[in-house]
Formats: sequence, structure tokens, C-alpha cells
Amino acid sequence: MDQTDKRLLSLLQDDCKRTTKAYAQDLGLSTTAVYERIKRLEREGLIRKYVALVDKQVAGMDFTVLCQVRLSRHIKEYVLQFEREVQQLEEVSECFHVSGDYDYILKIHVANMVAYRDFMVNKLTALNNIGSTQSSFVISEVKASTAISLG
Amino acid sequence: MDQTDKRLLSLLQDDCKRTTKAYAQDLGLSTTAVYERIKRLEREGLIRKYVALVDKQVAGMDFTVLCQVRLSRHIKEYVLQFEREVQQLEEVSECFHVSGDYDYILKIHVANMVAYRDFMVNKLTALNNIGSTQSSFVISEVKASTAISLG
DNA sequence: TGTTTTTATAGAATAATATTCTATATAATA
DNA sequence: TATTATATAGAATATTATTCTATAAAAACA
Repeated sequence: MDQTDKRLLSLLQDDCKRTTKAYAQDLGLSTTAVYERIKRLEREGLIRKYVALVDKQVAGMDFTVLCQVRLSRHIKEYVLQFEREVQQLEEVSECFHVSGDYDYILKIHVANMVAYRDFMVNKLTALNNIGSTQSSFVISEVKASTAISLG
Repeated sequence: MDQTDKRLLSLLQDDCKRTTKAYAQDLGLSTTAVYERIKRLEREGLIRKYVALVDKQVAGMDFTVLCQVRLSRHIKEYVLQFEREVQQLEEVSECFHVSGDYDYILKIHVANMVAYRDFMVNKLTALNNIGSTQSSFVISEVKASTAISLG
């Protein structure tokens, strides 16, 4: 991966629907050169997928919560069960197993507080093995990017 | 927004690089019908952008940290300064202003622990007005989606 | 209820773009 | 030095997006 690849990945992480020609002009290359680079980046797995990003506010799903979760038991079987079940919850877009006081941090998107309460009562805390939770409500998104800086 | 729009958005959030014809077949519509729907969803702002997602592990940037930050002073001027500066930090992909014990939660992507220490010492805590921080290191990504469920 | 208007759709025609092909030049390797 | 692999450019082709025309269904209206 050279500097041109990094610049190209940066462009693609910002907008993947431009024409090859447009990227080529930005990079000072021919369309074929850019085309081959993109195909290589896809082949090597650097580019994982191409997705559309939905505007949460316009979609009316802009109530975001970061919820820390502690399990009551850390037996392998129960841990795996929790991880399997949390993946199935459509309100949960992200779930990280983390170090520290709590075991997991979840990112949750719902319509409003009523929906969040419903989610917590009927879905999350209804799961087996949940010890305790602590919710941090998102007041504003200061930065929200899906791009990874490659230096 | 009807059920077809929701199904279409779900498909686009999973893969935005298929042909209109492919979505049309999944939805049981003509390519024109799907084309017009996509253009409308873009026009209405439901689709915010199209991006490539980079594989952090393949890119060698798979050391992820969720860092809680408390400011020392909550004077408007300082708060806005922090928010402006944190947006400029390339290692920070997300920053949420949240309720609770801490003021902000940041998602940080770096190569490894050494790089993280460097980031903390020379960039984050070098910012004016940082009170205290608490880092949660990501052990594993149980779920990592950019899609919003529209019910 | 009948009429008009709007909206969503399909299929065909066209325009734009992606993809492949051929040829060169450059860099890496033996 | 000769040889192989790799990256590139430009042209040719294939695929896909986009536009156009026409219909049908749904909504608004008298």
C-alpha cells in the first residue's frame, strides 16, 4: 500500500459513488490505473464493503444511547449466548467487548425515549445473564465518521 | 416511506454497489421503479452518503479504544473549542456528547498500544480543558454495523 | 359518483460509465 | 544484462445508469 492507495482509500471512504474518472483526476492517474487499484484493494480485503449511510434524524431514529453492560456470570457458555443474542437485536448497531468496569459497550438507535425504555425492559434486560447496565444518552454527535485514518 | 423503501434502504445499507436491476429483482419491481425510489431517497436526505468501509485489521489499524472524557470547565467557549479540536484528530472517528458521569465518549482507532499512548499523551490530553479520561480497550467487536434498523 | 390530477410503474431508447484489451514503460529479479 | 513482473495509458467493448414515452393505479376534487 503506497501513498496513492491511501489517498484513494480516503476518497472512497468519503464517497464511493463517484466515477473512476473523477478519482483519477484527483490522483493524477488514468482511469485504468485507478480501476486496477480499486480492484486490488477489494481483492486484498482492504475494502470490506460499500454501504449507504442513512440520516438518522431524517429517518426519525435519532435517539442514540451508549449502554454499558455487565454480565452476572462470566462462564464461557453464557458469554457466548449473550453475544449471539445481542447480535440479533436490531436496535443494537454496535457491541464491543471491552476492558474495564463493564464487560460490553453497546450503541443503540431508537426513535425516542419511550422506544428506548421498551427496548431496555423487553429486549436487553430480558436477556439471560445481564448483571447491570448504565446508559449514556447522546446529547449531540460532535463527530460521526466511518472512515479510518491510514496516516 | 413505505415498506418497499425500508426494504430498499436495508439492501443499500448492506451493499450499495449492486446494480439497480439486482435490487429490482429482490424487490419484485422494474429497474425504473427502483431507480426513481433511490433518487427520491437521496433527494429527501434519507440516504446521506455512500462510503467504502475499510477493514481495520487488514489495514493494521485494529486497536480500538472507547475513551470517556470529562472537561475541567464547562464554559461555552471552552466546550466549543474542545469540540472543534477533537474533530481535527484523525484517530478519533466518533465523538458523542453524552449524559452521565463523563461529558464525551470518543471512539479511537490506532495501530497498537504504543500508538495509543502517543495519541493520549501528545494529542488528546494535550488539548486545553481536558479534566480526566477513562479508556475502555476493545477486546473484540461482537457487532459492528453502520446500518440503522427502520423497523 | 364521475372527473381530473398526481404518482408509481414498466419497457424501450439513449447516454454514461465500467471493464477489458493492447501496448509501453518502469521497476524488480535472476 | 536479460528477464520477468507490475503499473500505467489509451482505445475498444460491454454493462449499467439515466432518460423518455406510455399506462395504470391512487389520490384530490367538483
